[in-house]
Amino acid sequence: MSAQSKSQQAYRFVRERIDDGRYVPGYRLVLGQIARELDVSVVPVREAIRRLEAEGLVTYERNVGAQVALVKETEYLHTMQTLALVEGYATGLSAGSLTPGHLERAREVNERMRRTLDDFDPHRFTELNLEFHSILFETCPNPHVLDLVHRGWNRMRVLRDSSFSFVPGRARESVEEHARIVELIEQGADELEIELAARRHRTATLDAVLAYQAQHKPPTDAASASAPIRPVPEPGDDAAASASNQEAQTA
Amino acid sequence: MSAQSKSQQAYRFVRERIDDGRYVPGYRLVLGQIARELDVSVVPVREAIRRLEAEGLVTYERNVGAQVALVKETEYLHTMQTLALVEGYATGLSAGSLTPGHLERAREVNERMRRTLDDFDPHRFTELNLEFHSILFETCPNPHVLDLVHRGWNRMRVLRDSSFSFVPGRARESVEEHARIVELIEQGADELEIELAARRHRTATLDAVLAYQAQHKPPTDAASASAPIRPVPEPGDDAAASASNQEAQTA
DNA sequence: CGCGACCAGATCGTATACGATTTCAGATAC
DNA sequence: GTATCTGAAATCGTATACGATCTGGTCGCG
Repeated sequence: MSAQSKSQQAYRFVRERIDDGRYVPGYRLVLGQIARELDVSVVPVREAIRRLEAEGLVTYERNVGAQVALVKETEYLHTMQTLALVEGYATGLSAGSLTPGHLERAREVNERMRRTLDDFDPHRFTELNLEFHSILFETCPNPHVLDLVHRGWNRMRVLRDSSFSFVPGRARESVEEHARIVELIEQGADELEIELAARRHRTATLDAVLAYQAQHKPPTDAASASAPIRPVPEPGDDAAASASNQEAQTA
Repeated sequence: MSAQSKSQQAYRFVRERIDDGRYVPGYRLVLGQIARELDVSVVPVREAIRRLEAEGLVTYERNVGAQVALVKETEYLHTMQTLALVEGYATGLSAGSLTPGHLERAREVNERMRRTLDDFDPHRFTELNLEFHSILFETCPNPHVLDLVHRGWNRMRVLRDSSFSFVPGRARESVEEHARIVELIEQGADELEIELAARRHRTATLDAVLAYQAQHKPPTDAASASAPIRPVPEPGDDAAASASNQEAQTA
């Protein structure tokens, strides 16, 4: 019957809601409640939540429960920075194996992006942006790196529907930089050069966002945006995957 | 009573065994059996296994079970390459915030490594190597990147007790490169320069291993040498976390 | 002798049940 | 009015139970 297990069902169910924003950061995920909605027992739901935890989409506290991961202001920065790193590298690694056909498609997508500039739709633009970059990094031969890129994108999706909605001029610049990157690849530029170009492209978006934010809410003090819920940076002792790696690190 | 939950107990139990090699790649992980050994029920064990799966340490097949992840030859290459990327970056990011004290400690550890060269102990050397690099990247302000570095190291630990046991001359070179990196940092070199130096350092180890292997089993055929680097991007079908990200990628 | 049906044991997937822990409202003392 | 205590409700953690699925081997048939 069910081609997929109930834990997978639960995973998708929750994941979907996090992705499209129905479950906002901080939203409390109650096992029993989700289980009832799906008409399954709590056991598979637990498993799904744990998986989401390992992916960093939700945080978990023993005997307390799970909630959609909150993002501190710095979280956005760090995710974006990491994405710049891995996506840049993936693009560099892919460059060699891209066919003229790939580049053609990339150009075509970028053109579509350019055309949306006048009648700007942030969501649409972000979609095309992903499509563009996907063409350039999907042939990356290192599956680990590729996986990290995907995770980065997914994480970004949760953080902001679109960075571009926040920074007016950035979209146009972005399109120009895209063109430049495609050109570099076409010329058979050095892998490292391509990598760094792709990295800077993303870093530039990040900088633009930060600059824009700084400019548009400087009157309040620095602590302003910090308070959603959790003030104390609790030592992630036992819970998530991230912490688990520390353990073995004692030397 | 128990300061930690049983799933965590189970997680550590299995993790430990994978790390130290008692569970070799391919080893079959049977829920019931592990549960009996720990004197708990299967439920927490399941959770632990799923977590290990999300970390890529075990593979799982529905209705069949889990086994310690097998490593194809290319797996080593990809992991090492990824580690080179993130560790290099982390080192670059940390450089700015390292105190003279840090550098002093790094030098001291490197000296210890140098002294072990005569009476070479691969395991010990690898330990010191981790300690050395840890000093240089632990102050990395981006927790995501730092986490990736830790994961990379942990993964390496599973793949090879030590790369150095395979390549005679490499250890000595490694020590020299360490000295060079510390020097760069001390001189306040550019972040990017430091990053790339650290990256090359690791890439060099990788190359050395590959060259050594190629040289020591070349009689087979030409394919052996080229095999490591293969573009064929196998479609990561369904199983693990990696796949989970693809789904949302449709576009 | 080879091949496919069939059966039994092993193992997984999930439901249900219940004790343990946390949270929070309301009462009480100061 | 504020702080602290208390108990019930909510929720989590795990054990147990049982049906579903897979695996491996045996038997019968061609």
